Amino acid sequence: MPELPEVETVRRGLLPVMEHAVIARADVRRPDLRWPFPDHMAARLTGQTVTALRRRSKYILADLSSGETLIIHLGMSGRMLISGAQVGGFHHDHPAPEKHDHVVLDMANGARITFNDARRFGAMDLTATETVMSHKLLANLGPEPLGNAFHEDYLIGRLMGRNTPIKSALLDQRIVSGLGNIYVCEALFRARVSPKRRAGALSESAVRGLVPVIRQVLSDAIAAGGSSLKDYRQADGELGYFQHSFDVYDREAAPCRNPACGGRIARIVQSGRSSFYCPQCQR
DNA sequence: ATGGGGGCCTGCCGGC
DNA sequence: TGCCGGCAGGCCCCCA
Repeated sequence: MPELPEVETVRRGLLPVMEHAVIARADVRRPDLRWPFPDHMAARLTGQTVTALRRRSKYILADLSSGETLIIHLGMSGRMLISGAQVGGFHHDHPAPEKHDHVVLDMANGARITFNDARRFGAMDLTATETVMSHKLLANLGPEPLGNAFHEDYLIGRLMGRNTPIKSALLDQRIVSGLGNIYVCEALFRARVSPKRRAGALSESAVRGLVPVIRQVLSDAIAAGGSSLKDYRQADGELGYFQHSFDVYDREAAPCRNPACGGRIARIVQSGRSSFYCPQCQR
């Protein structure tokens, strides 16, 4: 499910068919995802030019010529599919709508963008571009982990005095926005920090070590997504789902990838979520 | 303020 | 083959 790197990869995949393109027709096939769609969403999208396609945390933001921004969240199972565009030298026709195809955007350039979301934890809303960052869904997000505002002293300050496990703290989108369960597990493994450690009890140097590791984990995943993008688009037009290889995530009982270790990956549950880690390496 | 838990949905997988 | 419980990478909301 999409965390920051997957959302960024979806955004990059949408750019060639969506940015600076005109929405000729919007088909809203059900009244809601996680929440009701905004009033008259189809009409407010129809005829608009997408002037920019941005990302904030796990949200994709499509700025429209009307002065509104379409906020898109993929939730757990949201996917974007592109059809009907010149993709990788092949022309794809529009497939028949499938189950859970909830919103279909037909672009004037011939591309069709389909939002499919089985679990419907995703969301869409429309709001004024000028105040989009104050939108309820975006207002309380912490800094982008790949941006300048996320740095060692910032994280030290935010973790200070916190009794919650570091795993939970890094999942807290108000502290840093864009990480999900997978990349928190991966970052803690690379930093050799146990997910059970209390956030406020980490040494300053441990927190300092976390920052570049988080950046690297996300950068690596974005790079992997980018390299798989071309193949996926050629295959079936689906964006955002790639098989990354993880060091710890979903590797319970498998050998630790640290060659000097010899331990096995463990799974524990923290606030209802699985944490995967190496009890030997991560302290 | 902080930390923890419930709930939203559907699909899939493993066990019987 | 079918049924059932458990689980899933997110996030809001409520409670103590």
